[in-house]
Amino acid sequence: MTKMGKREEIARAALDLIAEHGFHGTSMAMIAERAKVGAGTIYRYYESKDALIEGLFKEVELKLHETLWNETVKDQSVRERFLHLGNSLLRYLIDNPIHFKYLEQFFNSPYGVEHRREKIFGEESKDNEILEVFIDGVSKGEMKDLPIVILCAQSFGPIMAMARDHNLGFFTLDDDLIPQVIEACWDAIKRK
Amino acid sequence: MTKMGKREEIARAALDLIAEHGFHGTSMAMIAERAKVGAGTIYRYYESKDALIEGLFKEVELKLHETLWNETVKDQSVRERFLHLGNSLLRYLIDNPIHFKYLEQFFNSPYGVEHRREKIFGEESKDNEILEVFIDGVSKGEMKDLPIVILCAQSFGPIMAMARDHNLGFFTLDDDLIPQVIEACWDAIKRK
Amino acid sequence: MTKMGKREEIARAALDLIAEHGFHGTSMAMIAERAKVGAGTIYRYYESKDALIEGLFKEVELKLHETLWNETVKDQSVRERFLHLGNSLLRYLIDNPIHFKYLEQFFNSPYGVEHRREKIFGEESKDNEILEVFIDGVSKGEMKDLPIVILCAQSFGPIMAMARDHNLGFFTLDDDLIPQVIEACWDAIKRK
Amino acid sequence: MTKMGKREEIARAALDLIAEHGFHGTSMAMIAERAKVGAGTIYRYYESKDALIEGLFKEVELKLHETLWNETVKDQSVRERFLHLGNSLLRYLIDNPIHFKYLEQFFNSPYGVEHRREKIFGEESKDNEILEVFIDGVSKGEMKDLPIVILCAQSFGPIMAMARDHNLGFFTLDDDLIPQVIEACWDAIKRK
DNA sequence: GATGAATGAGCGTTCATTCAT
DNA sequence: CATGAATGAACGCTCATTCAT
Repeated sequence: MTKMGKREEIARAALDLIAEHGFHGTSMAMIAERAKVGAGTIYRYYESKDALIEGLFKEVELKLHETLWNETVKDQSVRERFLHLGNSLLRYLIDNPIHFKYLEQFFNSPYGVEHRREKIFGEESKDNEILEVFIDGVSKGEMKDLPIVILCAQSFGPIMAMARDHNLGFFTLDDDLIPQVIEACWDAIKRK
Repeated sequence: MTKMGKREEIARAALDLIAEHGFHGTSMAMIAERAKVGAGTIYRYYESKDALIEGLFKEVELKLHETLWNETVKDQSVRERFLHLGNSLLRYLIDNPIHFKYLEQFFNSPYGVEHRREKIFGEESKDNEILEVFIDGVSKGEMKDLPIVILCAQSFGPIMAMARDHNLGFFTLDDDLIPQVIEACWDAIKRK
Repeated sequence: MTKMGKREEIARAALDLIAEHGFHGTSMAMIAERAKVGAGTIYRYYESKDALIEGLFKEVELKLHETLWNETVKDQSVRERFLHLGNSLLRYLIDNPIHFKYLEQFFNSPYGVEHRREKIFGEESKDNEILEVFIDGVSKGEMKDLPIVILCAQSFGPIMAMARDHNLGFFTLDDDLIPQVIEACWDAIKRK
Repeated sequence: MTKMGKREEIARAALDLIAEHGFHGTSMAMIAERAKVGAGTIYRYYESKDALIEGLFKEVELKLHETLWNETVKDQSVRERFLHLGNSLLRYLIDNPIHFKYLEQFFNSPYGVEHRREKIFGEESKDNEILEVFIDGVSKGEMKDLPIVILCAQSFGPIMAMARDHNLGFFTLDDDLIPQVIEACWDAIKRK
């Protein structure tokens, strides 16, 4: 068993439980018990349940970020870079169903909406490597001439939808299908 | 002010509040207050909060169903039928943001997951007019040779995503953009 | 089916339901439904749930009274009269389990306590035929020289206890046993 | 004022209130207020209202058990042992009126009925010292040849009835009367 | 720092009673 | 007379948060 600090124990326990039971189905007491800490201890590391939820998101987001970043091949064509990105993302989501469930919960809540609003309208753009692909794609005329945000929805919408349905067992995405569905995402946004 | 029965008052109040605050953020007391009825009155019309949630879904689903059905043009090509469907759906979702928010909440909850599971694995297929387009599309070789459920995710995933972002004000889908984005959905699933 | 007035329908429905579910387990709505009347109708005949409970007791008490009175043989010895009384009472309680259950509920509630208090300390003694046996028994020296109320407890206590246990199926009182157990009650109070 | 833990405060408050108002007349809020604890605190010690009711019974039963056991004289005659038992029980019930009221409520409820059913039909017989007297009494021919359960009803029925009436103030059982009424109980079940 | 007992506002739900029809 | 829809106070219970140890 890996040695962990209390903060990590709490984060892992919360992530697992929230993925399984949702935000509202997971009480602080459940988290404390699973993390084998006292109920009050959680509040040393997270100011409130809300802060915990937001903190967990940041951790998951960071991990996802690293995955996508590492696997993105910077010098290839827009198409190649998009396909890499899509494949990596979809694989990550079905290989890490707990993170996926968490992200789903998060984006489908007031927390997530606010987060995205800031991402879109705020100055900082940490997702450079993702946005860059779309900016490049549009400016080089390889993607449809639509607002970036729409192109994101067109390509990440189905990826999230498919990851969800795969995780629910509605179908199975295997090594054959994954490239095909990502190719379809590309078809949706590429200039004809 | 339109004259309404108590049931309609309750349904509207619940729909509005749930759209705004989610299932867990909406208490029966809030609904009663908004609908200007006693707390107990809700239980004359809906057996429980769960029954209310499912009942509201049925009402919204029915309304959506009628909208799509009415506008579907049965004798046209697969492509035309798909575009009609997509356009109607997207327009409905952005014209009825409360219904859309409700559907989003519903599908992102155990209720919705179970509902979809039954739709997919169950015998009955009430959504004929929708499924038929995909079945036709695949069998006539006009859509990609992928499982129907994947094709649905590929086309409805982005529609939901875009409706959400439009309603959140992240961008604005107007009469120019709507046909373009639906065309993009078609590009994702059409056989090349 | 016997033709009944609404009052009788309500009384019978309430009696059955209370015997089965207790005072607190029986709602006015249940009674109304069983009696096939509107909920408000009950209040034409009984001022409140409390009044209904007390009214039902009076009806049951009256019926029991008639049974005991009819079968009591006035001119026999104290012992004969007591045995008649005990046998009749025990038989009534096991032949009319619903009435028995109702009486049990009633006496084990604030209503019943107040009722008994009035019976004991009040002027009126409607139960003459019962009390008389004890008064006679004591004055003629055929019963132990104990307060009447104690003699009642000594003889009715076990009768109620046995009727209860018989109705619960803990044992079965048949034509053989009944005279024996009533004889035992007599043994408890008779002068040796 | 005696220093008490919260659990004891809650138990005492609940016992007092239930004795006075019955199970249904006593709300968790009333118990919390009387015990001077928060409403939620009760649930640290008792899982639910039902568990509280059963837990209190176990505590009362245990105390009663110890009292009866301690005073039972093992090597004496059946008659002596029965009289000891009856006297001890009756004295306990009138010395601890709250416990008595609680027991009465308990046995006159589904909890109590189920409890007795298990006692009677179940294998385990924890009440050895009581049952043994009756088993001995019957096998040695000193008690009437009736089912044990009936003999129990014959002797405990009047004891409960008299304790109740004493506690209600209908008469007063003093040191003179108690042995007499217990002797009367013995008369009811002894072989002539 | 770490604990977990204690809190109490708030939850979903019930039901005796009222009153417009 | 009879109805049953409407009420709202009260119920048992939960849980995010606090704080004495």
